[in-house]
Amino acid sequence: MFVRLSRYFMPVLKETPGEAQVISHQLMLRAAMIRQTAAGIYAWLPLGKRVLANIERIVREEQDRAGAIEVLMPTIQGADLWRQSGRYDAYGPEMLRITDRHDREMLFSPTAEELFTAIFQAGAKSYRDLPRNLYQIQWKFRDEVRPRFGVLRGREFLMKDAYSFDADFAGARHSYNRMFIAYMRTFQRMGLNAIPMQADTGPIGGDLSHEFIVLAPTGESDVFYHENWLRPRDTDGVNADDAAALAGFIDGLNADYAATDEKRDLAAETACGAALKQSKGIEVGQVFYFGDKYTAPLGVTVPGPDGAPITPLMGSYGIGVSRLVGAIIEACHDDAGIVWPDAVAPFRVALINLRADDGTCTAACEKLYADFAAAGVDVLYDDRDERGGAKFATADLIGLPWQVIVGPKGLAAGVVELKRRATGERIEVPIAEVVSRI
RNA sequence: CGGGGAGUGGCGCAGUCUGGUAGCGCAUCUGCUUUGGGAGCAGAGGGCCGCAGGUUCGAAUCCUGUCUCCCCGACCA
Repeated sequence: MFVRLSRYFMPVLKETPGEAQVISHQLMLRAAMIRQTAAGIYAWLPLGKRVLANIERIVREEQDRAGAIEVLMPTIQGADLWRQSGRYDAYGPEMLRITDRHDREMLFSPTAEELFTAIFQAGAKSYRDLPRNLYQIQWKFRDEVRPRFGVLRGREFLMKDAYSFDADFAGARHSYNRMFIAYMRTFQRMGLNAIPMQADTGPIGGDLSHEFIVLAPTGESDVFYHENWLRPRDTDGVNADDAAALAGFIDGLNADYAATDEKRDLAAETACGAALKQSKGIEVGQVFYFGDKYTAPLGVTVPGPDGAPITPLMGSYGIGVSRLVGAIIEACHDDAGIVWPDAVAPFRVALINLRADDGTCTAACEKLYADFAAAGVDVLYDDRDERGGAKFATADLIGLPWQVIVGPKGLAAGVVELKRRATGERIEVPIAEVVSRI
């Protein structure tokens, strides 16, 4: 996408609003990514929307690659299904309940096990329809008592939720492992080192679960892990279709201790010795196995090969898509602003015209702008009539990976300046080479 | 939900104790000068002080109620 800042909608803030405490929240407000409309509820402005879309895209590609199938469920659901599973009462005031004009009880979905299970039941005719994994990327609502930290803990949030259905435990375990490796790849592509940790299963229930945790001082969870986790893991060579190989790989990963405080294992920590690390972390994903917790009460069965009914065994797999925006900023920023990883940046290049009133500068910028567009490089062209300092500050704040700086001094020598946001490194490059350098 | 804090131009704040008709910085608009890291000068616009009652000659300020937001804790993707 190619945008001129003078025609865009990007109301950045010079000062930090008092409502924001953590750095990602402050930067998202200042960089014009979001605006709060109520406690824990945010409007997404153009820049934030683009980052959200990039994260969504990566999540979707890795889900598809893992064999999951995308659907879209409604946000508003009837109460009946939730009564059958017993969760209508169990979920408590966190569930936002709504009554329609006919006094029917409705709710804004906080998660979707019931609906996915019911939809699967209606469509699955036999054991040949197993295994399947269905997912969606959809807004959820949980009426948190105390929303905080911006999108890290909002009430309305965008989540990828997947649900696997298998005929037996071995199959369910493989489905779980496929999501596990997909999550490793997903977070790596976003520039994050998310550590899978033994986790509590929480109100969803079940007996096998990992949380994927990004280390950050502002995280809400206390986490404990072997220092081996500090280096990223290579997942490229893993064949996710080979159940035994995949299980072996994941067992190898999990041989290094990592647990949230609810699941601490003091014996394992002692074994780590000096390699044991403790810090705070942000949960960006969680995978669960929970067997027939929903299929049994909802009466879901399919005929097996011998005609006898099989009750599918399920797992569910969440990724906090909107939370990831905040988590990435927590992990990727400096004093001047956000430092986007390439894969999620809202634009790849900030094209900075230092003298919008100078015909030579503007002509050179227009040429570069067109060249970037032709090359398919997302560029945000700062064509405003502002001084250089203001443009540099804005570009650093919004954190695009590259800045192309066009000024009269450089143009006189036939060069522009190329700055890498992450390192601050700046080099002079002949105008004709700029596009190919990026 | 327990405890604490705060609502005053778009943003950040002062004024509230000791009532007298609203101010500062930034931002915005106009003009001139400037132009490689958030420019300078001059001028201008913009606020029924969260809302509703009450006390008073007079309320941002005092009283009552109410809504909202933030922080700590408990709780959560």
